[in-house]
Amino acid sequence: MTNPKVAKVVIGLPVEGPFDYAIDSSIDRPVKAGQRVRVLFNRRVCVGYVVGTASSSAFEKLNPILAVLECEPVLTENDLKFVKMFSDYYGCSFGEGIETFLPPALRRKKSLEEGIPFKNTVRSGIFDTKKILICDLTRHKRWPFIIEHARGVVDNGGSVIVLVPDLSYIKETSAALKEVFCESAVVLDKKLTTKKELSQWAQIRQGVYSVVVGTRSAVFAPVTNLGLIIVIEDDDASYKQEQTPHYHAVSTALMRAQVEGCGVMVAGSSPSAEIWEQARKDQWDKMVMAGEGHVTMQVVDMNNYNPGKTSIFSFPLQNAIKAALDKKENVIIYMNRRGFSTRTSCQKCGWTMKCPRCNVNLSYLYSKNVMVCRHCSNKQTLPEICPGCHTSSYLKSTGRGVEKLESDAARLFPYARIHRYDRETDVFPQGADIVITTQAIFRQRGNWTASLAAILDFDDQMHHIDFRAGQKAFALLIHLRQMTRDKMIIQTRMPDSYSIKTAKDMNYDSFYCQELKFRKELKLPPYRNLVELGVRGLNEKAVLEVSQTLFEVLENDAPKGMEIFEPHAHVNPKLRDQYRFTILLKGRSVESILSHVKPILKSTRKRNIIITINVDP
DNA sequence: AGCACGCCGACT
DNA sequence: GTCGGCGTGCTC
Repeated sequence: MTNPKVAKVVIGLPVEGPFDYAIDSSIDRPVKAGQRVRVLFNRRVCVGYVVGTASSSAFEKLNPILAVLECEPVLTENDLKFVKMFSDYYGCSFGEGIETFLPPALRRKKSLEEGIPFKNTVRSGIFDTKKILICDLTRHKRWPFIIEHARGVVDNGGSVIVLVPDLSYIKETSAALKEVFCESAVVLDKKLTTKKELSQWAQIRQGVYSVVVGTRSAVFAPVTNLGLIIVIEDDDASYKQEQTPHYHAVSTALMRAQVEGCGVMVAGSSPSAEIWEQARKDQWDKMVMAGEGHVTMQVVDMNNYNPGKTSIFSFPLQNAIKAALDKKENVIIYMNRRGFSTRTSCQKCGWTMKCPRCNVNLSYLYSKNVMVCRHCSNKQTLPEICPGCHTSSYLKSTGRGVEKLESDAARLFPYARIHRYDRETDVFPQGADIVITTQAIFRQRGNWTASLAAILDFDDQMHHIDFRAGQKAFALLIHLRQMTRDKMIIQTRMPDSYSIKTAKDMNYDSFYCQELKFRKELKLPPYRNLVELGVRGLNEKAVLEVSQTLFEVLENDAPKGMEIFEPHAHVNPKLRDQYRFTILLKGRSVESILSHVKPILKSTRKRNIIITINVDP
């Protein structure tokens, strides 16, 4: 076989390639797919990635490859196949996909001559491609099954990737795995120095570790002989990347498993409806382990309460708290709003304190005496005199956050030790009688539990304009239940919600049956696919105009069966000074939506306006 | 993305 | 006259 003369190269930019480059005789290393090369692209020197070779090119005047950055490819053939599939699905270029796969240090021009040996020890193992869904309320019963399967793969010479939602799961996960796999298990740490990160990456590539644990991006761990991917709590929102490419680590894991021909195990206490349906359709092995079930759930119908007149603590809740305190038991009060108030405005002219960059109401943090933006964390001091009318000095705070709740509770239960635990709190108040908390409580994933747990703002979870609201509410109840020993109280104006009823009976089948029925009726995922186009820029009018014309062009010859929704303000319409609009497309497959969208986007480019693709938002 | 080219209006 | 805004097209 003669050496190829032409290399097909892609670049980490939003341009499709590949581009042909000449392999001159000055290149002393063999050029192979998966290698990083230095090339001149559009008059600039940058890093390119070889995705193939050829003996000739249709282009006459080729630029030469300037250098080959390392002997052994940084991507294997399977990696390339997987990244190609990933890029096509998420609507980014092949090159951008490769840069998502590689650690940041390898995306830059750094030549690795000083030498990290990327020896690709290819031992092709044949692994079970079985897919398993474990639905485990307790989070403990799953571990013997996880260990058993991982053990089987490792004993067979394979390696395992374990995905966890965030740092709070790393401890229990790595503890359980290191006990069995000892030094051959490694935790990916994003806070490593560039050098350490690179050497860890190379070690994984060389097969030093057989079990790799990490968050979202660990789905790209360059392991050899991948035999199994384990996903913990697949419904957690942090599996979705909020920057482009907007990938979802669980869908990405399934693609990788398909390319590698390996198994997948999803273990969670509230699996996403999407995974539940996929497990049914593709006949995964399914294991449902509902909890021991000593926890009772009491629903308090708040339709009978006037929150203005009575306390936000309903009478049944007050009684339950009193009873718990009398028995020297502890209590969690959950409300997912930090700060003291959610709106501060002038009583005279109605002027309201808003974040100048994000245009949302600022929350007042009593503990720090500042106004804070919940999106960009921009802090401001509370003005002495209303900047609206320059006369009134009384800015009134309304809307209840956990800090306000803390003072309410102190009034009702003066003898209790009451502590607040939110994003600002460093140390968990282990010995408190009453812990008043936001979703920050879920960072506290130890064995700590409370006798009584109450949710005060359940309806706020349900009222989000989010088709996953029911799923999220169900998950919230399940997760809070895991921290409860005896009783839960849910204050709500929708006591008949199926999320509550099914969580109360611990009836997984019933929840997913109703959730999926709702999704099917409204033609929502997993029965349809969504793609969200984001249009953003500093000039609000220009952003709106581009959104409108883009919508019209998309609408113009939309394929049959595709729905396109009018541009609307993003959930967070102004972020970091940029105005944001979105256009939602619904279709029978992501591929069909993207093939309609991509050519149109190519021709609607506008200065100072950025259009992004978010598949499965 | 980033850059060159080319086309218009409004300044010395 | 020319400086500079911005739409258009291209990158092997």
